[in-house]
Amino acid sequence: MRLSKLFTKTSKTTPADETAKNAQLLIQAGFIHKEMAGVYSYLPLGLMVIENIKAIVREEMNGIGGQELIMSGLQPKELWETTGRWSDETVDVWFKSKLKSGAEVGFGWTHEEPIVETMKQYVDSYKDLPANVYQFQTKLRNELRAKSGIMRGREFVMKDMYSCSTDAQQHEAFYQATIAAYNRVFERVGLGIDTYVTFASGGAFTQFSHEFQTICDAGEDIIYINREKGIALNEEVLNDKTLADLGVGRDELEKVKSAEVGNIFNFGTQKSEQMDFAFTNEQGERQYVHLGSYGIGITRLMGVIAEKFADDKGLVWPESVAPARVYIARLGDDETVTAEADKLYTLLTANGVSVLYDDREVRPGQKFADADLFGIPHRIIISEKTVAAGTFEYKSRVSDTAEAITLDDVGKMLGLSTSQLL
RNA sequence: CGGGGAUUGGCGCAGUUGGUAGCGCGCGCGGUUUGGGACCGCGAGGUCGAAGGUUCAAGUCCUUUAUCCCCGACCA
Repeated sequence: MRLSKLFTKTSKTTPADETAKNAQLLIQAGFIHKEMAGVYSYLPLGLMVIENIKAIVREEMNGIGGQELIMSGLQPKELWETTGRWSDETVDVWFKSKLKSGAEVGFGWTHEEPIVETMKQYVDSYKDLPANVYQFQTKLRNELRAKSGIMRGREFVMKDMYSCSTDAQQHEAFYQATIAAYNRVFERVGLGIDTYVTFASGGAFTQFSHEFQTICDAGEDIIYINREKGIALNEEVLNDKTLADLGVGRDELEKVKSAEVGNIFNFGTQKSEQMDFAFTNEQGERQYVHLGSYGIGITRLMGVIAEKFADDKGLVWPESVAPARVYIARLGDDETVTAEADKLYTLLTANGVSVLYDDREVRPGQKFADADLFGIPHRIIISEKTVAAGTFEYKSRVSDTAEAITLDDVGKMLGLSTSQLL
């Protein structure tokens, strides 16, 4: 993308009505736009990050047999009454409205009931199971208080997956596969080392549920971790019995602030029974489906990544989710320089490398400052000096020093073959 | 929902004891510049979140209200 064509602009100042680092930087860099408290729009650069995260999650979900769909945003009242969750006393985050006819509808804050209703129509036999579906959906929750920028909003993008299994064993296999897939997701977005599968209270069916917690000062959770053993537990299950079960002593645990980036649980057959979601087994008997629910907060994940890696100059994106892998800045408007910069931009783009090309008629200092603020991993400068030397000037976002490199070096760095550079 | 703070051009801010608004950035035009957010000149842009009140006079005082931020509570 050519920056001269991008409608968003960066700002020299951070917005006064945000204190969360993620929101300050994302707004300053033009990645997001605040509509109201807890509600943000995603502008081109921000959307690219979202889409990159989604692509990784999608790959991993497909890899364990997830099938993607998109559920509706509007949900009928009657559906939620079958499980007793329409009431505002039971669920206090509902946004509700009415159709012209007077029928009441809710805006989806989760899709558990609707997905069961949908799956009921297609699952009749044990031969139809397991069936695992997921979606990327904007959830609407009327939170009493939004906070922490995009980390806790009233409107946010979530990947939610639901598993339908014949029995506890089939369910458990998928549950474990999901834990592994989630670990790969967090590894790939750069948070692997600081993200822990965390034991949390499990409800009626299992001793524990599992949260995926990323160590983050801006998070709103407190967890207890043991880095060596890779064990983490939520405050709510921190008791002698749990500690004994997990084989870890209380004095071996470190208390840290964290952000919940994922959460998975086992519903057993409770919801299936409430909603009469059943199949016929091999013996011709009717049985209730075992359900599981698995979420990853996509926009929260983006916020956590922004928070964790940012430095005093701005955002710092891991290459896997950055809006572009390479930032090319041309200095000055010399014809040869422009031609060389255009050439590199075209070459990289043609080979599938995402590039933010700063072809604006602004001074060098502004280009450097914006490159840092945007947080693009690789910065390549093309100027009269570099053209004369037949090299490019390269600097990593996380490095303080620049170096002269050749086109071959650029190719190697980006994983391009020699033939691709011709 | 309880407590605290805030609201003044697009953004960030200043406005002393009430006397009818100012700075920086940004923006437009002209010129000089061009390797870490350049400089000079000219110019456009607000009636001070909203409503009501006190006063000869309100951005400054009073009341109500809306919105935003923070702490807490809440978060299947």
